[in-house]
Amino acid sequence: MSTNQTWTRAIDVADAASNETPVTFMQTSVEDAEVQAHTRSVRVENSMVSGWVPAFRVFGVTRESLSVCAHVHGFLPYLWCATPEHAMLLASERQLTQFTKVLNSIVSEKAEKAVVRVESLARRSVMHHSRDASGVAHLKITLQRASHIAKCRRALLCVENFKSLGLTLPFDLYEADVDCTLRYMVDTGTVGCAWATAPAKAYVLRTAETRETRCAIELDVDHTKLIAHDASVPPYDGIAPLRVLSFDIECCAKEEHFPHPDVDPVIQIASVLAEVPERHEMRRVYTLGSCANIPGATVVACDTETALLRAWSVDVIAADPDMIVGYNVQNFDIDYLLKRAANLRVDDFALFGRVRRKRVESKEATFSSKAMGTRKNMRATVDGRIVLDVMQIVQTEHKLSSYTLNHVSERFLMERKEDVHHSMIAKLHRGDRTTRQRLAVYCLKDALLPVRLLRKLMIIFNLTEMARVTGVPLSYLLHRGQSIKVFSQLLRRANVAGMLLPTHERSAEGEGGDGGVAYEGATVLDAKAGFYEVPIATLDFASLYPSIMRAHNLCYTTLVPRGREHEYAPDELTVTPTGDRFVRSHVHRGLLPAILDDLLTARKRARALIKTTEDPTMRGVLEGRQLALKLSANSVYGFTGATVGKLPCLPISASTTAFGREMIDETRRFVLQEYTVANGYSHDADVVYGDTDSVMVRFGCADVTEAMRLGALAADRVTTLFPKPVQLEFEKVYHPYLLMGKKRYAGLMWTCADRHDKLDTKGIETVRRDNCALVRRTISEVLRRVLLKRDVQGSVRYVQERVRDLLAGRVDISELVITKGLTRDVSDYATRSAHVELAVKKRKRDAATAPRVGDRVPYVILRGHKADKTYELAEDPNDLRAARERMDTVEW
DNA sequence: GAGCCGACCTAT
DNA sequence: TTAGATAGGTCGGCTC
Repeated sequence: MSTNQTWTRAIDVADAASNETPVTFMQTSVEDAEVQAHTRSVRVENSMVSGWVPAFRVFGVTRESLSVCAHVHGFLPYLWCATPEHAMLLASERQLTQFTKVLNSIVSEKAEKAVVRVESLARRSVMHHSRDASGVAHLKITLQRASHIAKCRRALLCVENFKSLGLTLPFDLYEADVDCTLRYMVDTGTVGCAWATAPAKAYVLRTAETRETRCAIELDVDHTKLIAHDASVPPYDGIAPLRVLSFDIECCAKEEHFPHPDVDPVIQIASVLAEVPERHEMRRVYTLGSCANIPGATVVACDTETALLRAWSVDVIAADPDMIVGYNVQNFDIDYLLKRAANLRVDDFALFGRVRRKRVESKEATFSSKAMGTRKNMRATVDGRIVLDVMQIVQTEHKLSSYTLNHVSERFLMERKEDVHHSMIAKLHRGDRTTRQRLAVYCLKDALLPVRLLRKLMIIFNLTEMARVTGVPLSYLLHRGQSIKVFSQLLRRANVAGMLLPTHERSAEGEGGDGGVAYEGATVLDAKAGFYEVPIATLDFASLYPSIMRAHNLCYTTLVPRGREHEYAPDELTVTPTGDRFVRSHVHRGLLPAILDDLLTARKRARALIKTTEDPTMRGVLEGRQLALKLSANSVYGFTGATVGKLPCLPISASTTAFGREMIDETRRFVLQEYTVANGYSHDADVVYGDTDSVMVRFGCADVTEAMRLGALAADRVTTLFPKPVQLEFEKVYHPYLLMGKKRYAGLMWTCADRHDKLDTKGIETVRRDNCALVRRTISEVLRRVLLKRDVQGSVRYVQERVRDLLAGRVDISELVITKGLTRDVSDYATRSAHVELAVKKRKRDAATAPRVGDRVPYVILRGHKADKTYELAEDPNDLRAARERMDTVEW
């Protein structure tokens, strides 16, 4: 049904000259910007002196796949503050005016008037329970520009500034750390990737003379007029037809060197223009020098590199993609093209964004979190288009031992790249039109694979639904962490209820500084290690932490500060195992439990809907949604425990884990006490292991069916011991079960008694990325022989054989490659280790190809002398050729 | 060689 | 300016 099966995107709009019809589009990005004001169309509050006004550019796509840019006007940034002394401050209008004047003088520069207004409004903080639901006076300070927020924030924190008003205590700040884009979205009730409508007559279309972007439809609209649609129900729960341009470049480097943009030319670029969710694709390849035809692709042969770069850029503009994708495009391709174009003075090259006069830029950005480690990346800003690097998505979503396109394609698509070795590129380029064709086919394949991955991994559905569920713009999902998503949901919920989020001031030397443990986590039951030949039933609490928070109403808004408990009757409070107190639901239902209720009921609804949905696109959307809902629910607990986050609240997180510890203990106790010979069962049950939310029970019976029956009954009985919505579920049986120790086991998994599902392995070498393939495969085969074939002797023989192979040099190098993550800058390591030493060596050889922070470093250990340290013997298997004979086959 | 600790990665 | 949590196994380097 696509209307755009041509390379050039449609820009002709029937009603282009008027605003008689509403414009409805799915928003893909929201950017704060300065736009040219057209006084006839825009009512600008406190109208600025110049013709440029702050606004939001909302980019999107219509159902007909037309691109849209809405310049949304009139929304002003703000923050809140309050002070213990504010009663005095607010006593009179006069004092408020004076306060405004003082603040303005600090925040404003030159002739501008930064503080637009200060209002005193009744609000309450989300922190701690309060009987007074209506709140007390807080000051809402509205500012002219987003850049004023930080200045204003600093000004308010300095008491000196307000001495003349008689103030002696600093202000408490609220929502001073909310990004202006998120602020706009929250206040206008719009979520990421939502549909929006500019109603007829409520907007002004830009004309050829006033256009700032290359979108098919460009309009100005006031923020109060643009309608935000609910993305969770029809007809605005679908996905617009997006244009995705995937590309890959080839460079011609001096032999055996990594290409450098100062000297090495770009010789080919391949573009694949795909329509998503449709399956239609168009292919173009740009070559330096002639190139033989390629079936199914358009070949654009260029005489010079300048012409090549220009042709590609012009075609991107014509295609007008909503997304630019590729594999490692952020760190390599885009940056390389920009540098190359700058060196060659192809001035118009960088103008392939949607905003006409703005150039595409690439800057370094670092991201670090405990979960992901540190990562340094280049990041390109292409105004109005989303840059989506499939490599980065795969890195955050999947734990793999290698993230090369080859490896990832094989893993997910069962498809390999066209194999052209690096050293061949220059030769093929310098050959003739046929060899260049061979190279072009290779290049095209590398542009096509990211599109295939995008589809296979349902990346667009998943991102779209995550943006909708959590309310953040799509770009946040690509460049920011987990906590912004919870923060967005909390902010929305709080504001609707007339509550404010305190701005968390992080202390310079905070408690629990990095590395330290701030609070106690889950219980891991001692493992009764052994090989179990009778079925082991696994009972799991469903969504344990979300359930606990809902069951006990744990929230910022329900927490009773120490010393204030006497204000409550005993039946109004829950005292948690950590001694913290929270009011019960009947006093006030917390925001976090309410968010969790909604997420989990919405997930049930989405899952039910999948079953009745035929349309594959809508199924994809729903799958993405149920996944987003589940992930969101699970990250709420982590948000409250994130001591370096936006709003940590350890009483909540510590109470949650403490309840969890009690529950796993109580479950264990119940099973041991109830399932006994004395109570009429055939055996005394035993709990052989358990971790956080699960217990592994040996009921003693030899039969899988019987273990399942007992497991299901036991789960139901245990469930009755706990408040709703806590639920213990019987999930599976392991038979047989090999328990090595805590967090290390393997077993044949049965979810129905007819046949086993699979061999499930946890924590053992086979599932760890820091072992070489030989170790993983050998142990994997041992587990298969022991658990599946029940052949212990055979597995011993197998291991002996593999050892003999190794000693005899019959094991391929590829099986001996170890990979480890480079988790920090090489200078920050306290001890020496193989992968770090190798990273240092490689940097000395060629900085461009050396591993960077966040990369995985593959290495093998070479044969050495007794005195050699192992870590000094690491070598990159790719650099090995000459050193192959020296490899120490024993060292693995 | 014992024992401690840093580093990595995984379980939940 | 930015960052979900803690528990815990294994390995190798380092110190004595």
